[in-house]
Amino acid sequence: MPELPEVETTVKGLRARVLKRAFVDVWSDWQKTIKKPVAFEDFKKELKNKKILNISRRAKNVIFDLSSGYSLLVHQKMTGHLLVGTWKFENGRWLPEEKGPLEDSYNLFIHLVFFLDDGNMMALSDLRKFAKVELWDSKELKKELEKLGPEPLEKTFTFKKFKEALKGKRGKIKIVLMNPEVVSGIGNIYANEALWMAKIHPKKDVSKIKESELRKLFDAIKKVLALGVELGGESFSDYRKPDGSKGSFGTERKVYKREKQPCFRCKTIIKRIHFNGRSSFICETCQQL
DNA sequence: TGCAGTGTTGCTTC
DNA sequence: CGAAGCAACACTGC
Repeated sequence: MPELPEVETTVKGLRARVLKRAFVDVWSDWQKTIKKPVAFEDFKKELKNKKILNISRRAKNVIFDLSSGYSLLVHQKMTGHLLVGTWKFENGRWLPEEKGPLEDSYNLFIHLVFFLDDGNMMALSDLRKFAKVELWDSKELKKELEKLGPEPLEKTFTFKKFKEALKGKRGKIKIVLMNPEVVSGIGNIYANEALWMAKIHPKKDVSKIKESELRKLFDAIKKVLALGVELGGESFSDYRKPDGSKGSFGTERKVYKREKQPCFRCKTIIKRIHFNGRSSFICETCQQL
């Protein structure tokens, strides 16, 4: 799914619905999603009757701390999203029991279902099946997550911290920004948006960016991610909130997926370029190399 | 029909 | 050895 704002939106929605609940059972028709422990029966056994004590986000990971001292980690990757509701299994797939946003076609790729002790279900819908689920010893997971870059929306993420994160990094700024070991949570949408906002070309070499531009980029990252969280993320594709509804960041998107449309600042036609295996969207007037 | 795709890792190549 | 490029994962929608 998704990037920091989408994962944060998911976590908020889950807190309201599944915090303090316990797992009753687990179902899956694509057990490859569960990487740890590999054996599905072991995974099931470890979860059964365990209560969800806390739900948090670190980078693009959703983390459920359980009463057993273990933590369930869900990384939704490209198309995964967690939903809460009730479904019935019919003709080989899960159909929502109620009318409403859960009926959205993107919500029907359910390959993993957690049954909860209040009768609700938490489901992982994942069209491309790239998502991963892992069960960790909570302390070990904490240690593992320290390898990731700083959280850009934390108060402790200062301009100084940002510069430290970039220190010694070489190459194109967009690739560096999207590296999870440099800064957490920035993916293709928000990297494009932040670079446009700061008027920096995505291919600009990190070493060639001036202090003043870096400052603008820092501000832009904070601003665009905070706005994304406020608006519940971006749902132009398959990302949905846990209730199945769409986020509304789309109304604020300035460059991503706006190829051939005019720049909101200067009317230059937005161009799509390709590198690092991804699309970048730029205004060649505002963002120069 | 063919290709792009909100992510990450790991292999290959230079 | 480091950096850059690319495939892999898997499948739908445009």
